[in-house]
Amino acid sequence: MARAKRPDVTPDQPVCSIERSLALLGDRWTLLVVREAFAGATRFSDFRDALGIATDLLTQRLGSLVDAGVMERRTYQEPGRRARFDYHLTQAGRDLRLVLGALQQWGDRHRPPVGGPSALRRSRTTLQPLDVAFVDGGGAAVDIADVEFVLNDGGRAATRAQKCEGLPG
Amino acid sequence: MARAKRPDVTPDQPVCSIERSLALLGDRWTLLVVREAFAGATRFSDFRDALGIATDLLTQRLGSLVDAGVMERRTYQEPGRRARFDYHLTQAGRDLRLVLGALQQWGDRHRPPVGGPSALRRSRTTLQPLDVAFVDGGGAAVDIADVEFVLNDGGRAATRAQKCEGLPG
DNA sequence: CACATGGATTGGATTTTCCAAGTCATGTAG
DNA sequence: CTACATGACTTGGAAAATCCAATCCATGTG
Repeated sequence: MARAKRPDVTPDQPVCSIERSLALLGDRWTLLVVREAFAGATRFSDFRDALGIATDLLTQRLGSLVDAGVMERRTYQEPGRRARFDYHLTQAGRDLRLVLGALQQWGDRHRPPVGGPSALRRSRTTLQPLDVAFVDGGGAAVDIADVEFVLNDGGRAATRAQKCEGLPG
Repeated sequence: MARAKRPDVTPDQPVCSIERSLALLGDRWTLLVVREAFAGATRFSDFRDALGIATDLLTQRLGSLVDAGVMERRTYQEPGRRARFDYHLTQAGRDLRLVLGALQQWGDRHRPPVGGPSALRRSRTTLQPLDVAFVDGGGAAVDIADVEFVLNDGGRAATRAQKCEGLPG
């Protein structure tokens, strides 16, 4: 009865989507790099200066984000300068807004800063403040306590996949 | 012009809610421990066996989750057994469903598994499949491209807080 | 009293992160 | 043409986190 392997060493992809996401995003820096990209950072030095991340790690993190299709590396050239690279979010990267939004909302509610939420999410067009929530097919929010996670494959999945299931809380 | 401090060593709390959340959740194991809790794990051995995590780390992660108010440690006693502890999600922990849901949805869409999504989110009462989305005050979903992050304090915040802002993508 | 059990704790090897210094190709200045 | 500046990395070694196996510890039962 061998124990389950740890997520980052599993030879084949983990079955659980949460694990696959965390294999890329679940460390101290990667989501902060993405956040900086949302805030407008594109160049190596933008990320380095904003985050204070070690440059070897930044090279590695940007590389893994590019490999994963979350960012893309483009060549740019300012007049009188040699060609350089900068980094831009792809659609996959832009979709991480939801993950960052969920983390931000959770932090605001459950790890409150000294002076109330320092930032909020809002609609560009209506300027209404926005929350992150579960929504049904019609785009209407549902109560979080009414949400459950279930398997999608009629029970075919290996025991490992069961780990995505259930919500007794 | 000193560099910004790195998040986990910053003496006072980071201004950004995303950073505060990641300071607790942004490692390889913590969110997987929370996922197991959603899947019904309560005892030390449940988490250890499901995740294959080293026991010293599990002790530490459960402890930091309890300290942060995400889980609570309860005493239980089976008949003819001595008293033991188990771990249950608090409301703060249950609210992490949104973060896990966002990660799962992103993984399903952008790091697709071999055979389609292995799990989905649905309503307990209507059984409709659910998405994670941004919603306005009336509980209606808004297009993710229409979302921007803004400061909430009239520009009073330190430069560091600017890092939560902006959404050029 | 010997032993089993769940829940940790400990010691040491391995891996990751941190930090400062160095490299490398291309620019401009003299 | 040589000297130097610049941005974007590499590299080397120290510090910290992680992994793993073995051990501990209190309280059950036989």
